[in-house]
Amino acid sequence: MTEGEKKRRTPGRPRRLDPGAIVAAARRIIDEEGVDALSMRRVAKEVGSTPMALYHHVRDKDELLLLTLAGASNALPRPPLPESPRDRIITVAAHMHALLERVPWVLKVLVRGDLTDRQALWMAESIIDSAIAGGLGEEQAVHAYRTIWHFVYGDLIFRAARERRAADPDHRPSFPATLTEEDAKELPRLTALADRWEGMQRYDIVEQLTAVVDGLLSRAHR
Amino acid sequence: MTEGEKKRRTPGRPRRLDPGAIVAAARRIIDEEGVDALSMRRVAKEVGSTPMALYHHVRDKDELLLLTLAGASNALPRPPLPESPRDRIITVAAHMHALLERVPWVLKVLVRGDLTDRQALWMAESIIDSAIAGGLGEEQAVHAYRTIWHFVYGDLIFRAARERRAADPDHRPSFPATLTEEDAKELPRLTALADRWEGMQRYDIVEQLTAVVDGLLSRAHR
DNA sequence: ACCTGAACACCGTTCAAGT
DNA sequence: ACCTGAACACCGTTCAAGT
Repeated sequence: MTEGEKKRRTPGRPRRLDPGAIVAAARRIIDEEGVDALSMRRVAKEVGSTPMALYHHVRDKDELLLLTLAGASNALPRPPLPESPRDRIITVAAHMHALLERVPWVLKVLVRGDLTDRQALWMAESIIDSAIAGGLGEEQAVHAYRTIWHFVYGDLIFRAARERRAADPDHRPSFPATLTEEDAKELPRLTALADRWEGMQRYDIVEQLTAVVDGLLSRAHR
Repeated sequence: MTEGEKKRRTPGRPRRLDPGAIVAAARRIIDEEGVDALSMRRVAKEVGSTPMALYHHVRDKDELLLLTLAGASNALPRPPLPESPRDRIITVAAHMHALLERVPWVLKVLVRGDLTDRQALWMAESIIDSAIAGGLGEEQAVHAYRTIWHFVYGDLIFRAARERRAADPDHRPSFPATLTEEDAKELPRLTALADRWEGMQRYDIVEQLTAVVDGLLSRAHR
């Protein structure tokens, strides 16, 4: 327990509530019952305290969520990085995707803070560095990184939504069901694809990432 | 007022509440005060009724939101479509982006229902059709559409988040501020970019879309 | 069929007070 | 400095009853 020499604190009252315990409780609730189950009151009960005591350790609910996320970036071991810049970008992007797929509830939080957890920065570094090695300018490389990140994020959001929908027995019918006959003329492709539509929605993320990365790298000043 | 011959309804009580008025009220609230201000109670007050009366016309709050979205797809005139499949995809994707940028609050709702508003389907049709014309197989074309859509979605989410952050005076400091000296070795690129980082975050959506589309079309079996 | 009132089971957060 | 209790100002939704 030598995690940073406690700096002699005695003035004031001894702390009853451990910030670590608060975060741990929050993480447990989320893991077991989903983000929607997380409330300040619920966390307080879990740690045997009152809702308001928590506000002494975290600014608000958002900050608690952000703290809960920290460390999730280590859930998977870092993948070995290939030589070629192109493959390196694809590998890291796929890793980012795999990492976040395990904790889909962070997506809501992430949007407020970007992926700037200290443990996650190596991914941005690696992608940007590889993009430059692949021939992009600095600004282009940053834009490429953001494009990849936005795509990964969008993919994950819809992935999670699809799973939620699948779990929900009486979900609203969507697209193919709502096509009428008059639509057929205006929407021939969609009409033709209607019965195969559902099965076609899933793609291989690495395949799509590869296409995106190739497109981005094709902008290199050659 | 000949919008679909009222089908002689008399049995039961005459309706006091107009479904159209409910949706209109919801839209007004959202436009003026943001999605977060929308509540069933608030809408009820606006139309001079009780919260529970609303449940007679919409299944739940989600459905009300979805209804509010319908029609937003017509906010912008359809752009003229270029000849080349590639340019057609880019044009339509950019239109999709521009459309949704005006109503960022729909993003939350959209994830539950996909972009399947009747008025929005022509965009999917057009992109998929163009992708096939560009040489992709049917399934590839659908995947390309989804990839574009996920990217556009992710981009919009972060765009909205950045604006919210900019509006909030005391927002938490993120990435460049949190870099320490020891990070410099592990994260040389990010360190070097740190002071130019903020200014580099904005990209031209059409430029990035072009790269993505080119990447996707490069998968055509030639 | 359509609408109401009361109630259930919650929220996040502020504020004044206690130790 | 740290924690508590009560309160504020809300939520979405169910349920039983009214017209």
